[in-house]
Amino acid sequence: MPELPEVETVRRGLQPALEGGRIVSVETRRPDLRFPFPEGFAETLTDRRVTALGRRAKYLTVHVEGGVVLICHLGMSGSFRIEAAETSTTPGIFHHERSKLTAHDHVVFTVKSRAGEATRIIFNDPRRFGFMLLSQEAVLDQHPLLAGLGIEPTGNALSGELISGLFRDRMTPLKSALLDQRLIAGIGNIYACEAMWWSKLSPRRTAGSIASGPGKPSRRADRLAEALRSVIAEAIEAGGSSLRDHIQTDGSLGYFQHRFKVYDREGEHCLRRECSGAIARIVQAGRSTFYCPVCQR
DNA sequence: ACTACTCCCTGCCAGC
DNA sequence: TGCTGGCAGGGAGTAG
Repeated sequence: MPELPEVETVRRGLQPALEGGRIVSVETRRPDLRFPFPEGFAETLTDRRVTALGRRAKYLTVHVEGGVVLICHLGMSGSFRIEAAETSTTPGIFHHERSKLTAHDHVVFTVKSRAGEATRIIFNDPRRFGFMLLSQEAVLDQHPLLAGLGIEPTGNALSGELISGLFRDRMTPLKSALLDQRLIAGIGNIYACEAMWWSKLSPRRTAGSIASGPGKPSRRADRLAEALRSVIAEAIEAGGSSLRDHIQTDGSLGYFQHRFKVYDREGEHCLRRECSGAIARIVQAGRSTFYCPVCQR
């Protein structure tokens, strides 16, 4: 469940249990996810207070005492759930009572919250494309996985002019450029498709073709910037998108999937007023792209 | 510096 | 019923 809006939703969902709390124990139930857990992973985090929860693109950052930062990525199928650490003596406090761990529950954090409640925060990831690494606060931006990331699509800084500069002369398809985390960071397959629909741009045109010429602003880049910002903002507002089996996770209470204009709508009619098109599915860079060939040009 | 492609892993589902 | 191929919200690594 991992594009920017879903990760942001996870961050907000974890905040009450985690921020200001103390990590009492960390249990890794296998030696690796996508990458091996770093040396001393559990020891480094144990008995430290969590000072803040952050996010950069699709990365979640857990900042703890002593300048240590836990970098988490959910991959394709990663999720967190929050449970009571013990059978609750005051019923009704926790949404989830303590459950049996399953095969894909890979990491269990026990946290004593600021309010004194003990919770278990469990990371589950069937496909294990997710990972957890450690870094230091002072050099977080220089971490190899974060250093090359592009601009966040969440603020006014993402302008048409900026996109123009980023995309100029690129021969890769627009869709591929949107998925390139070094240019704009946090966009994934769903929101790339959705933003291109909103801005009426074909995923097949080259990225460079929406850039401005010398001295001229680009209407297309302006439209794309506006679409990206609004679709991301609205998805965050909606708590992200919940797909397939990711319903019961705390980060997937979202309902933005009901507002998809093109994603997973192959063969259905285009939802733009007065457009007679049907949504097509093509494969670009090994992933599905959904778009309307009639109104997206 | 770009661009394109393979691979990592498990689960689910449509189609035979 | 049971198998098979295709597909899934990502991105690191490699080779041109």
